[in-house]
Amino acid sequence: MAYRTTDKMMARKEARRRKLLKAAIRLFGSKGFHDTTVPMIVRAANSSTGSFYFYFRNKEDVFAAALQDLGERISLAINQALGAAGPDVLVQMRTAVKALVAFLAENPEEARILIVESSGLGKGLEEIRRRVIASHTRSVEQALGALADRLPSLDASVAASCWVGAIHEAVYRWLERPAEARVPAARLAEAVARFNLQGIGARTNLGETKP
Amino acid sequence: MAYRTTDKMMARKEARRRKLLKAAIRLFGSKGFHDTTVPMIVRAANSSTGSFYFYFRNKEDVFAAALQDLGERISLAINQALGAAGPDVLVQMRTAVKALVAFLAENPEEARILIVESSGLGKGLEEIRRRVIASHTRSVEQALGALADRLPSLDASVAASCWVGAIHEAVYRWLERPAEARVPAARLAEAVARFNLQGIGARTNLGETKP
Amino acid sequence: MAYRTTDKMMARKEARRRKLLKAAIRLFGSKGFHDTTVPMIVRAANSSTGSFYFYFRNKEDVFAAALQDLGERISLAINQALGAAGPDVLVQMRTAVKALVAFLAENPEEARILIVESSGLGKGLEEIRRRVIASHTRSVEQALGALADRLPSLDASVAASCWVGAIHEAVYRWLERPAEARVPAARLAEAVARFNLQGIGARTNLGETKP
Amino acid sequence: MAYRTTDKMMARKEARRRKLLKAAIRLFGSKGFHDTTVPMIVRAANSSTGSFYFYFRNKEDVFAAALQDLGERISLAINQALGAAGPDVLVQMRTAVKALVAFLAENPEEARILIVESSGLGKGLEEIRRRVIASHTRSVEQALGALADRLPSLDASVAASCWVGAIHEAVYRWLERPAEARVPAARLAEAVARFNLQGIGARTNLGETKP
DNA sequence: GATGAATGAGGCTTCATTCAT
DNA sequence: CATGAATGAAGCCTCATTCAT
Repeated sequence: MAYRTTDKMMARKEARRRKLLKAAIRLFGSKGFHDTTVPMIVRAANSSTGSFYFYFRNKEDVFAAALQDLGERISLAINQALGAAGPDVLVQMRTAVKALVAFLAENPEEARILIVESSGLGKGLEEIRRRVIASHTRSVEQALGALADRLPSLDASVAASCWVGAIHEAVYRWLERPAEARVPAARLAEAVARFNLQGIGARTNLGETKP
Repeated sequence: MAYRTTDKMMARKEARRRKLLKAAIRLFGSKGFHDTTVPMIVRAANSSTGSFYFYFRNKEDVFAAALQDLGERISLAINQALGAAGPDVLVQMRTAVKALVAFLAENPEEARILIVESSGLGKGLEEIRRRVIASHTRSVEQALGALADRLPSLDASVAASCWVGAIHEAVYRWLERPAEARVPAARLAEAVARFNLQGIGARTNLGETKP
Repeated sequence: MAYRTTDKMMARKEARRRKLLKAAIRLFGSKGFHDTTVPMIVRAANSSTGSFYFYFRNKEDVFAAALQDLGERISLAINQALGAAGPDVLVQMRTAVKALVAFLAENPEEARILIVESSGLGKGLEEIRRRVIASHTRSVEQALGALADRLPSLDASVAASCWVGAIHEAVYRWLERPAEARVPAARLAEAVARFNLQGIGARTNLGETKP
Repeated sequence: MAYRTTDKMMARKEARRRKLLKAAIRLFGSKGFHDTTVPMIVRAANSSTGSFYFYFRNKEDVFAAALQDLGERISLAINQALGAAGPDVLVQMRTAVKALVAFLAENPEEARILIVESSGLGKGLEEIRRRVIASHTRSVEQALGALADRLPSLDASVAASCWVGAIHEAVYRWLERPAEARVPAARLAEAVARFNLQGIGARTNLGETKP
């Protein structure tokens, strides 16, 4: 029965979808949501309008998918890093920051999507973006909770916001300058991590990896 | 000679311009740049398309003007606060943060423009937004320079980014929740200021106003 | 104040609107609603897409306007004819039929819109079409009521439907054949009127104009 | 020899075709031609696009087939009724009307297709629809011819149009109201039959079935 | 024969901007 | 200077139809 749904067909389908998604991410990342048109995405993916709407409900939908995809990859990256971080919460937080900064530095388009583009795109998208960031923010809040006794009291939710905002803005600025004018990503990560850890009141050396 | 350019005429002209600008700010702030149309602005200002294009080169131009205006008002607010802050740099920085947070909390539309809307609007606008924020960021960088000896070494420009990012994100989150669910703006400001000051390595009580 | 809204401007505006409407009617009448595109209308009216959407909310809206316009003109035509018809209800009904048939025969495009095109266009339009036809149907029903004693009993609302359906179908068929193959409109009207009057049970000569 | 075209295969083929056709009829009848998409039909028939285009040349083609099918069933229904109607032409005509009304009342989707949907679908379809209706109309015309001596003179082709139009419109209106607000179909049929018979000049009781 | 992914023409509509009055 | 009608480029999306598997 040659007309049965084969694995190969499913694979092809998924491949096409990913091709479109990738193209969309690249474009959203470089030109932003509004300045990216469906025809552009389609052309970049070497596909067709019809296919696009076969795989995605509409333009917002690809954006959501991009965000989703991004969220998963970030989670993965952070969790992998945390795997080798040991039990100390502060060390974990520092590790998480560095992993996130590293990820964003290595994926500038995705970074742009997460940091600048997904703001102001209507309830639906904002919701998703929130969830993506939340996975990180929440762990910050939890960590802060766990540290309550070791740290000076502070408003945990505000601190979590500051924490995330600091990361985003620092990375954003860093990405904005020409590649050759950037300090190494690791140094950026280090600086941000220190700012944040100090921000929540940890003594500087806390959470720092021993020399 | 009625056809002479009188002061009254100039004043009226300026008044009309401001009316359009105000309407634009309100709309940009609540619906965002892309979802605000020129007809909307014109209607809200009780004016006409023709007038709009007489006073502004195009839609981006009003946005730039809005940003400009916003920058001036923020500068004013901060400087006024600094006027009574004394010579201590840390105290000044804390004062500036609180003034900025207070301003944004009191002007949510403007806040939204500065924080979320002006990102991703093309080189031109980004440039202006940068200048607006820069006035604050730069002073942070300078202050950091001035503090070099009193504080642990740190990457000043990264720290400045974190500083600004923390403020923006914290205010943004704060504005997003329903008015009745917000902590008092003063408390928000206090928390953010502490995070930032600690972030740059100042001992918590540094820059804190004595009881 | 040259910029005040003058009568001339209003007139121009109305003229442009009518030009678009006329073009739309012509096209709807000849190609039907679905096969008429907005660009077609615009081209036929020597106008522009923008203008079209300045004067009409959307494509359905022009159709509604066309129907509206049509309704008014039909009412006018029938009422004018009735003005000279005297008090006899049967004579009036016969007169009305003839006026309606005459109108449709003279305005084939409008006829087509009323008879074939406006069916199946969604609740909104159907509602309007109903109102247009209703003005005629209702008067038939009323007349039938008034004649209750002079005529054999019959289901008035069904009869009214038949009455209208007979007119429409007869005119439709008549319009479908090439102009040179048509019997004179007056004869058509006469035949339809007779069918309908007899249909409701009036003796043939009732309502007939004396020779 | 399994690869021979067996009867079973043919039957299966025909079955699949009918399944598609049935689904199409249901959809055309409820949503109309333009608002019914091929994917819809395919889904409703639990089939596939490919199959659809194997069995039908295109969308118009199914519609034509639907009309065809409808025509046959109507003919069948009418002829069955006529079988028991005796030799009197008037009785036959009354019987035919009642059978047609009954059929349409019992098959609302088909009715809608015949009455409203098939108008304005381009020469091709109109032609077919005409043929479907014609089988009925022609018999009316013929009957009218046969009655020439028993009835007052009248324009036979116009009368035939009126006859059909009256039926369609009456049924259409009847179908439009909610099921619980309808008079019994038999009563509707009776009223329409009377209107039509009277319309062609038959004395009311002519063609009426004796009590 | 069956399947459903792929295609792309073309429809509707929005909106920044211009220009005649 | 004010007004608002006019313009048209361009975006998003649908859907009939084809074709590789």
